Amino acid sequence: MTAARFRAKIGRPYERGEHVKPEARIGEIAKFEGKEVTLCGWVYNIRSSGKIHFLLLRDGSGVIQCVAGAKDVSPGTFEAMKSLTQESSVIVTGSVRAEKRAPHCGFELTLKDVKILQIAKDYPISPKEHGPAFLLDNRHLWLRSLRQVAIMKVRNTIIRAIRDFFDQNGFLLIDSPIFTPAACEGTSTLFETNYFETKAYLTQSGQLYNEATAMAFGKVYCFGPTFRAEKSKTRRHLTEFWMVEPEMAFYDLGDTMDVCEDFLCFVVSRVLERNRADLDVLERPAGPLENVRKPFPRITHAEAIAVLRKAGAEIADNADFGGDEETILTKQFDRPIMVHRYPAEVKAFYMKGDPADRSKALCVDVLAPEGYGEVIGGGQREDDLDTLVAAIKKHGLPEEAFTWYLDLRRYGSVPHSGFGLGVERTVAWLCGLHHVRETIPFPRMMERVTP
RNA sequence: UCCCCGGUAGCUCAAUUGGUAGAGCGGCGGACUGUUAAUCCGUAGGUUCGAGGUUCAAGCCCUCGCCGGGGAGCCA
Repeated sequence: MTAARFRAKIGRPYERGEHVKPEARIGEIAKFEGKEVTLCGWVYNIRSSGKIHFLLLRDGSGVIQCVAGAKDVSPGTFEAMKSLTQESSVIVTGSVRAEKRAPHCGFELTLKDVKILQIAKDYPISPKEHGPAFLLDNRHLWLRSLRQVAIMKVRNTIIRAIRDFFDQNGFLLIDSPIFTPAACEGTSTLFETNYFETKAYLTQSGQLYNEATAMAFGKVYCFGPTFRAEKSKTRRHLTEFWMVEPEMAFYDLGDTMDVCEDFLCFVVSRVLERNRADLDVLERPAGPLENVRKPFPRITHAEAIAVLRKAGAEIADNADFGGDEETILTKQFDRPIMVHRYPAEVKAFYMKGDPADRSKALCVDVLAPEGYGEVIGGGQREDDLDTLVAAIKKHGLPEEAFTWYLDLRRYGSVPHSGFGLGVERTVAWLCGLHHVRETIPFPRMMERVTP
């Protein structure tokens, strides 16, 4: 449309530089019942019966139906509204009233005026169905949809709850570096970067650094992005994801399991408290989340193997669990389960051996229910210098890269433990999502780094 | 890295055993005073992922490649 034609169609054109601050947000529209308000937002959908327009407006906090009869607004504005399209940006003024017939929020706005900021031409995401590839290509726009907004709100609550939990329990936030000189664990593949004349790698865990800061401050946690270059293509994997990792000096495995339990209960209850409406949008039943209460079942790896065999799975005594095994296992319980004391051979070099059985590691995985799998991995760290040196050699790792880490065992070594929680897997679980790619604003996967 | 599935209009998909490429939605034009993914009428829109091959004839069959999805391993 030409500018001249656009102006001709509009009753009251929006003048550049004319600033209108929103008086209200849709999410709190109930406070304005009976009053006239100005709302700023985007057209979610528009329907018309010729002499009456129904405009669904969204502003990120909610959606409200706005109604304009032919006599409610000026003839020019009424005519201009016919040009509105999905995602056009508008500033509307009208009076708020409760309306049972209105979808979404139970209130409706009788319009008095509409200012059009910009007409969106051919918005690619229609209200109909789309495939995942198309939606991911349009992630920058997909984020506007009600579902995606609801997920991001739950994510926000989870992140806030994580920080509040540790803050309220005497932990110090002390972040670990993103650039690291070498493998933390030696198992995962790392992203390599040019670091001036040498190489550096993107971190796959802040844990080793946490062990240093725990010796300085007692109880610490780091919270930031983590990178794994593994060529994983599953619903549980991203190459860039967020992880929170607490580390506690003088805590043993049992103490750490207590923290896991309290921590998860805190996060889940916070979401239930603040995001009921978002869970409804996502059609996520709250029932299974309300079951997330202490105590969580604690079973050893050996007991888990027995449970799996009883359920018909074929699995070796010293095997780690795959996705299928995790699903079988978690479906036996109505809340997260803590599986501890895995065979030492399948775990990282820094895991402390169980004094009662050296072939077992003092570690714990927390498996979310409903088949969501491992959301937490953690355990007690080896605190004896000689044992740790031997473990590094046994895993074929370069000892010289760990001199600083070994210093922690030379100068006042103490029992200590910690764990890591994957934010995206937690969001997927609490939101009841099929895939973690919807849980982060711009997902990074093996075959995708755009937008 | 391995296994499976797929790529047709802007999107979601259809197209009989190889025989004239279609629908819904979205777009555009029009009608309609309570719509609920509104409805109704009209209309435009295609290098069927790419290259090669078989055939009178290929969206369909064959080969190679590219891209995507799901899963395995590994992991949070």
